[in-house]
Amino acid sequence: MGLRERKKQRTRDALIDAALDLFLSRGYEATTIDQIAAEVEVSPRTFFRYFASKEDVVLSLTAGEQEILLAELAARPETEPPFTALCQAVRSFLGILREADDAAARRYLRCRKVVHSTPALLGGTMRLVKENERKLVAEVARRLGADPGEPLPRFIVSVFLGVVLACFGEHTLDLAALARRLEDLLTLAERSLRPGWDLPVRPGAAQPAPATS
Amino acid sequence: MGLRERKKQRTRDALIDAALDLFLSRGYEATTIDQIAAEVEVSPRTFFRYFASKEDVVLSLTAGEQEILLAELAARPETEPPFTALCQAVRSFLGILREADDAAARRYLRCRKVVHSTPALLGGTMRLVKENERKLVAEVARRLGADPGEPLPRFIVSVFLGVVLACFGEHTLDLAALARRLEDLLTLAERSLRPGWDLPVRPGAAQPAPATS
DNA sequence: TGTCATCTGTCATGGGCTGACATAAATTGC
DNA sequence: GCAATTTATGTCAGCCCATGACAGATGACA
Repeated sequence: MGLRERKKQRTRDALIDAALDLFLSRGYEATTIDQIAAEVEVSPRTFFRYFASKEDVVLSLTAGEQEILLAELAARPETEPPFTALCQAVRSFLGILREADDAAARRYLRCRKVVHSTPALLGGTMRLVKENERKLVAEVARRLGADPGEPLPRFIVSVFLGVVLACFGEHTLDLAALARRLEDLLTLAERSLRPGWDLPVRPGAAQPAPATS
Repeated sequence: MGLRERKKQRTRDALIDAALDLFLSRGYEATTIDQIAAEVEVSPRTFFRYFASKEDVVLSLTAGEQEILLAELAARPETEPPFTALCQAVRSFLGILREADDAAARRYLRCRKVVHSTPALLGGTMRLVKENERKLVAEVARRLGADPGEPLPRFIVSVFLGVVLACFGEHTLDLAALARRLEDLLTLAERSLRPGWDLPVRPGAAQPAPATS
């Protein structure tokens, strides 16, 4: 990797860290782009060459998170029931976070703290989640051999996201507490739902033919 | 009601209708406050005396919607299981919409169309829903005689909101199609969940003592 | 080293949003 | 009715976010 690439990455990380610092100390709205740029000693214009908007500094992390979840779901075996696969995918995500670089994990938690304490950012996060939801529904539908417009795939993803957001929407200080709360709610979900609820009603269609597209 | 009040209400409605017109024809981002204000023949400054922000024109309707849902839930009998009460509350909401003034119903549907086609507004809407979610959880917890922090009330509301958003997040042209889709998903939910899943695990605590506070 | 691509800073602009102040209108009390 | 008070509106000025255009600086590569 060339010098240019490394410099860019350093500037980007510096902007994120400076922004998170300011957001946490003065608040999101009270922080201006000029202040963030001054902290990193770049021009305000440069800020917008790294991030599309002020909220994008924080949301870019969430977007990456959503991509990982989708990738982990795609990596689950085809034979796994959809809801189980979703649960395993989010567990994998937490595992990745646990094994990640300390600075990255710290950034993630601080980012979540800012999001949680700023209504505007919460809205932006939900927008990203909603966009990813469509992809999750599509993947679940594919696994079920169903159409993405049908109620079942949508319902499965709804229940899953409901549980996940119920955890991630909390003030969470550390990953361990987050994981514990997640397991609590997933256990509750499994206790509450009938066995086989996330499989097609017809047992004959339980072996979905992989789409050739 | 005095003349002043009536004039205010007329200006407010005119601003909403003009904004929706422009948002639907030119798009949300492409529409400026100046254009909306010019359409109603008021100064741009006056716009902000009626609405806190550009998105607030649309979101104020959603906020009212959330309040109605909460009120309808509070009006359900205490003996009803929580999830049933939530389902009945959203059915009541649709009923209110059906019986409402034509202009109001038209505004609601056009508003939803704009929200659905504008990511930024979708985020704002989700923010409002999230804020209302806390109140719903609190009410469900009260009915269960549980603490709002416990997993069960949260899970119940999650499943409910998941279903509702799965419906309201669709392109819906008319109220009938919306109601049909809602019933589809609620039926699916009831088929998927174990009987009594939304009641406390201890049968002895099934008769929650109404909080005296 | 010299050329090229890319990054960065400066400047200018538009649009969202807010505060301050003056004007016009409606409401209230006489 | 008429004055006094309250409230809505318009005008002006300004901050901040965001974007386009252009020029200068810096790393990449032959």
